[in-house]
Amino acid sequence: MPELPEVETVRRTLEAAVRGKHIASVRLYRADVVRGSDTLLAGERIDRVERKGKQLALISEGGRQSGAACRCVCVHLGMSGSLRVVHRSDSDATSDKHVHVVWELPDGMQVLFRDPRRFGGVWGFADEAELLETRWKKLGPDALLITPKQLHTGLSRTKRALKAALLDQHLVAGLGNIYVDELLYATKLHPLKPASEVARPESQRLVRTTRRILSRAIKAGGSTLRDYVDAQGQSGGFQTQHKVYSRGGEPCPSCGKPLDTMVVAGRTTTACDRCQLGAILSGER
DNA sequence: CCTTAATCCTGGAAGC
DNA sequence: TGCTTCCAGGATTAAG
Repeated sequence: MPELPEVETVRRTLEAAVRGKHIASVRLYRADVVRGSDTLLAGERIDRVERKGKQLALISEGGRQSGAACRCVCVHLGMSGSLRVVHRSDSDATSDKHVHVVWELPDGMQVLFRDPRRFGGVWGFADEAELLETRWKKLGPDALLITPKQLHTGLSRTKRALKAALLDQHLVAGLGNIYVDELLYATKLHPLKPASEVARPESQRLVRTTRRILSRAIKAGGSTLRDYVDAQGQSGGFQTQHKVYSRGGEPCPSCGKPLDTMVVAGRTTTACDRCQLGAILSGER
């Protein structure tokens, strides 16, 4: 479900609600969604909530403490995950079989990790440094921070389809099926164009357009297709601004030709083969 | 290297 | 109404 704009929206709404609060206890309803330390910040104060790509981290700077402490929890929402801040009086955490982890905050507030499909997960680390040196080290630069040079270098090293490369979190972190289709349409680049044939000015355009689209999506609170909500339970509004995602067969907003649907990198892909086809040809010689 | 398919799961929507 | 089939925002793995 959640790509960078949705995860950033969760980060902001979550941080606003939990920053500076102590975690009294942690309840684990499904231990198999947790990897690494299962202490999960118990007894710690949440100082910051960080994001890289589609992943979040709840971080306690911590004071002096024993070496076994867990001061950093990484959360990946996968397809159907959510992090919500609720009051225990109106939460059904114990009866909802999809709530897997509950962090108890002061005054009856709780943070719930809910994930019906369980493609997401929770990872406990000693501290932020350990997360950065291990799990997050494998991620490419964040999609909002990557430079044209970094992107161009990454793309130039692979012959895969451009869309497949942009979906690869090792190359650039944060893009998923929705925003890649929107990005490629906005830049008039075809999803099947070989990544290594993307020219420097096109990389520049990709970076500029990525920042523009993701920023607008964040401003709208992300895209809600079915069940995405932020930490306060609010839906996003950017889905009404999608130009191509999930619009196969509808007329291209630019030229009117019906949008084409295909499968690229195993994902349903929508593009305008008139507006975006030229980009394949221009790069091929 | 590269791509594709299968896999992890649940639930909503569409088809009959 | 009910049953079946397909599909989904992600990411890894095995197979070809």
